[in-house]
Amino acid sequence: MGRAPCCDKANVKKGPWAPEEDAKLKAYIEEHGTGGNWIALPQKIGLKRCGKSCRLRWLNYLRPNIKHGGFSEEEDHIICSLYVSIGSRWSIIAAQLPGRTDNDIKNYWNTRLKKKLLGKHRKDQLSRRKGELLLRKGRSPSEIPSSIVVSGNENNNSQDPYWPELPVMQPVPFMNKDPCFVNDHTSIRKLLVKLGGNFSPDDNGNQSINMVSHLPIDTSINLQPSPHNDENLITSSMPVSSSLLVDNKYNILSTQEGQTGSFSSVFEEMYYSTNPPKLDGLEFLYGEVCEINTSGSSSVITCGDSMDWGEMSSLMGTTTNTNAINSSNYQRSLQQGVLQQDCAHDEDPNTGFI
DNA sequence: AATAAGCCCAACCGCCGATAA
DNA sequence: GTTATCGGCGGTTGGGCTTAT
Repeated sequence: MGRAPCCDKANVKKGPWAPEEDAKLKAYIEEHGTGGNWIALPQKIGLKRCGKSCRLRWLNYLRPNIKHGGFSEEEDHIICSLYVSIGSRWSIIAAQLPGRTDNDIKNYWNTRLKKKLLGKHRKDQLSRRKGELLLRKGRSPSEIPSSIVVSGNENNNSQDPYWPELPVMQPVPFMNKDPCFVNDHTSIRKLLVKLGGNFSPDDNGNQSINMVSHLPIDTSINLQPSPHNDENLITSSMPVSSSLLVDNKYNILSTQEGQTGSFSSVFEEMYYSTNPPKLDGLEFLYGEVCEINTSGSSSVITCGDSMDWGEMSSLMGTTTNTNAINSSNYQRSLQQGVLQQDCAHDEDPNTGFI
């Protein structure tokens, strides 16, 4: 049996909200709260709207202290950092940015941040590869146009001073098809080294990742497994108590002596030496197949399409793990950890909102 | 000035897990 | 144990706005 609709689709208004509708909804919620029932709310107010639509409108637009647009550099930084570590968990990311909604962040990422990084990356990468290939073809550096940047020693990346110490971060578990680092601790390590992390073997000889970031947020996440989910959670290789990658001791605005460069350049740079996860639209990170044909006096560079996640996974040797974590459950627990904490600190007991 | 193309973002859609009946 | 309902989430869409031609 299909799920019943939450409202009578024929009798609900869709599309942009009128100022009167906003006023009604806002006034009611501010006075009475949601009553814990979004579906019944529009009827109480006399709005011909779906309850879900009311909820969305309130959460994304009407509730107090919402910020729109004007993302700062540090917010960019936080978004990218979290995206790298947890993927498109917009609600979790939004929870770390007061006044921002998941929808806003999602839109910002999809329309601006991603393109910002993508555009710059493509330009630089093309130059970089062209220069490298010219060198491989036996050209001397002096023959290569100065506009072409040839990357330096990629191994010389042990500590990027822009990224200070990083919080204790447990290895991201294997997650089949999940846009996180998949069963590839080398990738994780490379990335986190780029980010300025360091590694130390634990008692079992496994490498744990000590990663302290400078995010100005408090997310000492306790990943205690839900009693409903623990059979699906990692029990052996994945300690359940962990902080994510953030620590409120560190302020994103703080810079250490000698730190240079913008975040975006660092963020980009870290991909050059990392086997990346699928980063929704950042497939370029997998690299492009470029070839230079030097026939006669002209050189032609052709670039193939980026690899997709499946291709990348196979190349990375990703295999099905019998102890595979149910990624959904793991991430949900992660999310719950964040939200529980947030709620404990900030939730309005009447509305349930921060 | 007119049109096309691209961008941005509010809102919708459908799925999922939790929970009440 | 099953089904219905709800809240919440991420992905997608469509229309208005801006920029380029």
